[in-house]
Amino acid sequence: MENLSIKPIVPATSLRTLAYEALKSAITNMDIYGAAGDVRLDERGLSQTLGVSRTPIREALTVLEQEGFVRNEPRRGVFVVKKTKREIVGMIQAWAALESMAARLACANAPDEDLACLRRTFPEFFEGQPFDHLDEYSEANIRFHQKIIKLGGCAVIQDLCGNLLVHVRGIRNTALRQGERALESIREHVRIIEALEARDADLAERLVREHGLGLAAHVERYGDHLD
Amino acid sequence: MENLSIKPIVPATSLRTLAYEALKSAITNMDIYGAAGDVRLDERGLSQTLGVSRTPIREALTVLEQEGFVRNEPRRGVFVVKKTKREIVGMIQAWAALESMAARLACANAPDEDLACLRRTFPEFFEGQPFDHLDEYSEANIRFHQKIIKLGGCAVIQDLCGNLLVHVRGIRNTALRQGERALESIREHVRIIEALEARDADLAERLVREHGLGLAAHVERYGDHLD
DNA sequence: GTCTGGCATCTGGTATGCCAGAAACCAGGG
DNA sequence: CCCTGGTTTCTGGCATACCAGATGCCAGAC
Repeated sequence: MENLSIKPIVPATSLRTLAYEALKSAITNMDIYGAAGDVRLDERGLSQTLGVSRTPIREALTVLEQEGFVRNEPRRGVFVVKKTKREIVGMIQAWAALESMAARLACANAPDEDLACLRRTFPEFFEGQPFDHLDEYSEANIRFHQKIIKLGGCAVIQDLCGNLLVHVRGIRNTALRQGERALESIREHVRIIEALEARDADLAERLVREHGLGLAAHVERYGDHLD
Repeated sequence: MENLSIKPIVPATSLRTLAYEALKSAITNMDIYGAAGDVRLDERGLSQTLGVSRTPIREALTVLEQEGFVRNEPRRGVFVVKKTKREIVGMIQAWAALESMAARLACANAPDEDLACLRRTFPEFFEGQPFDHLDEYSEANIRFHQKIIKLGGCAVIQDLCGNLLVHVRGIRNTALRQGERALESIREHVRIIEALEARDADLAERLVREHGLGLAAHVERYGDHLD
């Protein structure tokens, strides 16, 4: 009986979840700022396209509205939210706050081996010249920040940052391509890793915060295309 | 025509919103930890009690699930979430992160008059002996923190903290009643106000963070009744 | 040509019905 | 008495029908 290796069967993801994922990926992948007017999502149209009834669509849209991806005008329709520069900056600031706290908590609580493996996990940061494959680096960049947040060990912070990340992901990538930010960014990452390894909570927190706020300031200066 | 003073009419709050508010207040006001087993919310029962159909109830429950107040087990029912000590501590840590960032931003951006009015808005903090009316003080306490968050001027941080606050409100009140926390708390508030007035961003941030993390540590030590 | 008011139509909000999965219950065998 | 299998009942997931508000169009007045 023991070696039958029965695993719990999948609860067959609900249509609502499927609709949510489909819509979310559609929204995050589209170029919101390319379209001139507002982008409206038609419930009946979506229901027909996805082949399900309006009910799960509506529930998915409710969640997306909660998360700030769409806005619902009663009797008018639901529209994809175009985030303003100010909102993006605010998200990055909130993110900086949470990630710097995660860095502090990591210094206090993360096990030694987890801190030690940072350096091994991101060898790119110590090799210089990532410009030949900026896309890869951009991915490593995001993984790095998620790793720090995870090391903090606080599930609430991880959740909140997860939501913020989806909103800001695109921005972060484009910001990297402007000026010398990529090089600066890497240097800052290295210093953050060193601070974590030394378990210097104050320093790690400060570096992470300044790194995040630097991005916020950058968007504040050069992000006028968002409005 | 100009002096008719026509104001936009109210869009007659949707049933979904009404159901949401009813359920949320019911959940936050109930004593979750008194009940032994899980508390289940029956869709049909709620629908009959509130006098609306199941649809708005379901949509309200979806939002509440997003916000972490209820948990939905497919085909089983939706249950009121009992937060563990660990989760509460995590929320307070996240809150501390966000509020300390708000304090920093307030030092940088808030207008002088807003910072100056802090001292006037919370005279209780400068008078000592608030123990005769601990409930009032507890309210002032919460208003104080919300004020700081508002002074930060970051809408994202305000939103996130708003959600966290509802979850933690009860805890904060009971924590005040344990030991000498109220007196300490007031002293810390005064120092925070002074730092803000001096626009000392580093100090204000640190004080707010330590104030919040102090509460987290307190719950960590004495919050075993939550599990 | 422009403006206005009514009408056709579309869209989201709500109510309801049906179905499958889950729990509770019950009867029969050991 | 316990265990087991089936059956009943209940619950939530989904589909659909209907209603009211919003929009757009068009005819008629000027």
